[in-house]
Amino acid sequence: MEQFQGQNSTPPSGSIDKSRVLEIKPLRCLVPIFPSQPNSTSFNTPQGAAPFVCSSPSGPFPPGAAPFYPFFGVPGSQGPHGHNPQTTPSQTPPFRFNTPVSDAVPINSFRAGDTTPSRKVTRRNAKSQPQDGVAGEADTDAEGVNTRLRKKGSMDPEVDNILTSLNIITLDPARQNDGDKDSVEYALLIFDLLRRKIAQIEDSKGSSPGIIKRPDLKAGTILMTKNSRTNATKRMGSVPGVEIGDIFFFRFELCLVGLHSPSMAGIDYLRVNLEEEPVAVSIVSSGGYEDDVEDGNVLIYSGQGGNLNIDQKLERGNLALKNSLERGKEVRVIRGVKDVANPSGKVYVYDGLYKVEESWVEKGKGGCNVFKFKLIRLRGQPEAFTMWKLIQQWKDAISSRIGVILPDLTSGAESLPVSLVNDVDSEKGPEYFTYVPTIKYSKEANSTDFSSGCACAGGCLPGNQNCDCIQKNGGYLPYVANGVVANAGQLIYECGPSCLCPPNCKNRVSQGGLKVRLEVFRTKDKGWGLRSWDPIRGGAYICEYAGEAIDNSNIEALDRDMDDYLFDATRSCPPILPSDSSEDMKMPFPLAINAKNVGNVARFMNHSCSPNVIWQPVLRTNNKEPDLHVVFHAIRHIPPMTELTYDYGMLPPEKMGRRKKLCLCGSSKCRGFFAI
DNA sequence: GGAACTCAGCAGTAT
DNA sequence: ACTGCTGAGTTCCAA
Repeated sequence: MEQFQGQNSTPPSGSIDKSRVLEIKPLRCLVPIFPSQPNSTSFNTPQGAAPFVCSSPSGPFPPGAAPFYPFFGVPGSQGPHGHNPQTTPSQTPPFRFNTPVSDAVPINSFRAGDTTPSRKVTRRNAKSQPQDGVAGEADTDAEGVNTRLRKKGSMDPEVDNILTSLNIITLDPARQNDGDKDSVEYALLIFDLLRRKIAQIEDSKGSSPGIIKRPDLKAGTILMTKNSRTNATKRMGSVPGVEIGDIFFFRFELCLVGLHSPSMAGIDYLRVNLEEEPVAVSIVSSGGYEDDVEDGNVLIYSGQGGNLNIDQKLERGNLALKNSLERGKEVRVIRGVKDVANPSGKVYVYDGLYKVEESWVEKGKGGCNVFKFKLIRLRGQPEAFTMWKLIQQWKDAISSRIGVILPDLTSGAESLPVSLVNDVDSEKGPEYFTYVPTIKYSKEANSTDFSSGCACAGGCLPGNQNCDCIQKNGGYLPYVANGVVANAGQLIYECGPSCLCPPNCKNRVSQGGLKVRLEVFRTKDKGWGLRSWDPIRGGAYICEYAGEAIDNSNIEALDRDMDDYLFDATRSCPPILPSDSSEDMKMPFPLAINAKNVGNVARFMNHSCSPNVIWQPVLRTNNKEPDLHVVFHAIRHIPPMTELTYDYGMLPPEKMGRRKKLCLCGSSKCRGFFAI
């Protein structure tokens, strides 16, 4: 399938992808300067006479030189709609590049049903060709029937068991059609839990070459048939319960929360009534952002359909976007950006509402017509995509981050730096402590796990039932792709020093150090807190709780100063799913960690009654010493710069006593206090 | 190590 | 019936 991927972009002001632009317009050109500003000297040559100036097509432009179509607007009289709201007469470029008029074609002349051969015909022709064959079509039909049958249930007993254990709720019809924060959170949570469990089962069946597993599609289909979706009524404008800046890792997630319905197509549209043609409601731009110097409030979007050899047509999504332009309707924009943690994957950022400002037609790589739409972000919306660009600048040069106290408070102890930032008050930093990346056992704990470990020399493979470590985890590898934990809140048996598998074994996720770029920052009212510059997948490993392991029985005797930095693993916290009735987490031996004097980033994570992080115990196979760790995983996808919080939990009433603290989390589900 | 290629996949729309 | 800015796996190529 030949798409026009990557052609949508924020118009760059620095570099530009030459291969994509050269055939449309010269990349750099000599723009004559007219003496519009007699005193202007900045672009003069040493000799004083500067008949020409070198300028990138996207600027910046010296005084008197003009940006040129198509990068900054269709020349007024050539525009499809006769006027350009952004270009008033006084702003009209004083000079227009001598563009062949034929390039600025009125978009209406591309209406479907014109002279160009229809794609439908083309496809039928292709089907009738020998290589596709009649037998192939019959197989497809049979497969199609199977697919429809499969929709009735998962057709996999193990997946059915999961469905039972997850106790998926079919949302009431009102919330299926019009959601809220809770229904959106629920739909996303249940999708990801189901997806991860299906992935775990599929992985355990081993891989057969050529067969591509799509746990995302399986989970999505199940939830669609069970009506565990929300905002199913298509609408224009914002979607209840979905906030600007929310992130997604699968297209199906956009569908389940009503942000963007099609599972693949980039343009979603809606026919308000039968008399009117449809208008666009949302678009997904999967362009990536190589040339990101621009402010991020502009998007040049390529239309759908067509390919290297076939013109795009003004129908479906393309027509809807043109209608949105003409009627001044707002369009939701979801931007796809490369996932730093998984370069082959994408993160989708909901970037709020835009308006289509203009449209035109360009020749694509193969010389065929491609529609282009310029969208401008509505003002007054919270930052989203622009924040991502800002963070990239911080990564390139930490000095550009305002309020940095220390570029790396770990002094190199972690694989990634952790910056210390205060842009709120004059506090110079937290009390002194020694940074260690992992837990320190000072004396023998009552470890009961002295097994010798697995013998998987090439790394533990999901499906290998002879692997001791997989057996300890109930026959499954506890992690799925991207180091995401399959089950939240259970004891994980990781490979350890006694195992023969290499350090990159898939069952050593918590041993690879930090994977996301973290920042300790000054909160407004809770002292110091922790957040990430990178997006975090639901279930992804964040960090462990480092500090000095202490005997749980001595906790009550500890100095009260320790309280703020104490992790007591006997605390219980509510399950992620309200419907989850599984028993309390099993700890191999009692454990508490004191991070007052010695610790890592985890000591800065605050409590919340609506947390986005959960802890779980990890026992590494080690026949010499206790090797129990407390690690943190994301409960759901966490956008950059969102404070990371976990539920400190509760103690039995008789133990709460002095270890009860007033809660400041501000969540609607706040219990009022928590245990320390 | 990453870009290019390959292919099964499914919801929604149009017919 | 038909479409598409998927997503994961494989292959290939430039270092």
